[in-house]
Amino acid sequence: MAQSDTVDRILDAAEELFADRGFSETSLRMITSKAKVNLAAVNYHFGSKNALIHAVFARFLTPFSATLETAFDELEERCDGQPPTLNQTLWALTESAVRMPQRNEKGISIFMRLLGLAYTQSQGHLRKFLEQEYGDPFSRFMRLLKEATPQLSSVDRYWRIQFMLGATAFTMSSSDALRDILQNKLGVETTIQEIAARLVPFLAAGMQAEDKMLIPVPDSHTPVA
Amino acid sequence: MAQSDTVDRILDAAEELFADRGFSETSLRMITSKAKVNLAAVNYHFGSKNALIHAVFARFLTPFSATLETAFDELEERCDGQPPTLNQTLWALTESAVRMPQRNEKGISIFMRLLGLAYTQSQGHLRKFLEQEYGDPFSRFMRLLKEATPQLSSVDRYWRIQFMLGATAFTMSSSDALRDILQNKLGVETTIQEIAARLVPFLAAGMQAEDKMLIPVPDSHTPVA
DNA sequence: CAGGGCTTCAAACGTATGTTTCAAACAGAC
DNA sequence: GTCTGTTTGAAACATACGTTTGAAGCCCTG
Repeated sequence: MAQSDTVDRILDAAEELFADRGFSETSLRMITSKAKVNLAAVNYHFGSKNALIHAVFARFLTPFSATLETAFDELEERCDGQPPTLNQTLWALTESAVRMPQRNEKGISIFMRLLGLAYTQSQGHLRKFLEQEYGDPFSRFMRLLKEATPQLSSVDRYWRIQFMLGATAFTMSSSDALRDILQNKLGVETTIQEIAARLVPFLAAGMQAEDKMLIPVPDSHTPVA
Repeated sequence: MAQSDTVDRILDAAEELFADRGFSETSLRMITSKAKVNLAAVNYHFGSKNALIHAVFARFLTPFSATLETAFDELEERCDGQPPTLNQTLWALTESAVRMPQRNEKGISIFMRLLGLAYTQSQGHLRKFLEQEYGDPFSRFMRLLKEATPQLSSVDRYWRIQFMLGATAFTMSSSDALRDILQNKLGVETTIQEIAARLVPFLAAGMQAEDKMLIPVPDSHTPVA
């Protein structure tokens, strides 16, 4: 069928261009010429450029949030009443992301960058769309974080969650540039899984840092109960 | 004198609008009307929109990098040959930022957001400008970080520095929205100093996390060895 | 007060954008 | 084959943008 072919080609091209250049910096003409479709096809199939942006996110986020919900379900069931630990919660999220079926070799990294852009490049319509459409799994993640860090005050936890989001979104949003630098300068291949494997311990350690630290921290915290 | 008045009003308006909306999303007409100057004034005084963006960064970054250099000088002198610790290095940076003379009540947070945008919103010209103009103090900071974390492999250190940059830039770049939420929901005033006081321990703990933290996630997928 | 270098101003220029139009091409049902 | 609804195509539309222009205004020196 011709339609879904055109629609998918537009989504593929848009996803990649948005990730590379941002939303405002990507024109419909770039998208349609990369997708080898007519300019009018975007407005015909999606209605507007903003609606196309939403569709790009929905194509990934809808199955992802379903995967995430079941991962949280399994986790809570496995914990049998007890709240999951911080590490378990973070890994549930990470694994859900990594296990998503990947459309191409660029895989999930493109989409991580898009999420980072969505948060940073605060396009009003996009944030509203994401909150409205995918607010529930996000709230659930927040609740799990809260239960996993009962020792933190609300204010401390609030800020540390922001720091975690920042490290994640920013790292992911720096596209493949970071990985390229690493490959060229140190000759190291780096997959998204390996980045995640480094990021999660960093986040967990920061999240559980001793408060009001003024002196170099001894390597004493062993968070996993 | 009229000139510096116009130039400063343009810089003030541009700084705030860029921070609020991003670079591409801010038009010269928005800037000039907010600054109450003629549209042509930007091209007259700065030459182009890109040059205006550079000027906005230079106005803050030039005195800041000078302050930072002396802070590092003092720190290294105080340590008398021994490499400064991670906490000392982070605090030297943080204090230099916080102590910068602030133009208005929004203070440094606007500029932090601009730095975050500069990194994320990959405007080629901007990154080139920043690297060329302010690469030296950045390299020095990186060198200090390396000496403060000799236990880390190059690859680990590389990624953890990215995580730190991310948490910092992202948090700062979330403008006053985060602080507003906090004030409304929890009724807490939060200054930039208090955020920094929470951020630095988080970063230091993450930076010094035990490597290859074991994961409580069951079956399959063990993180990199 | 006359001249000349800055600075401001209103207006216009050329270009790129998102969107719309409407005819042509196509698909499947009868 | 013919008809009907859907999809594509080339072209145009209106608008917003960064930039340029050239005249007017300003301020200081002589």
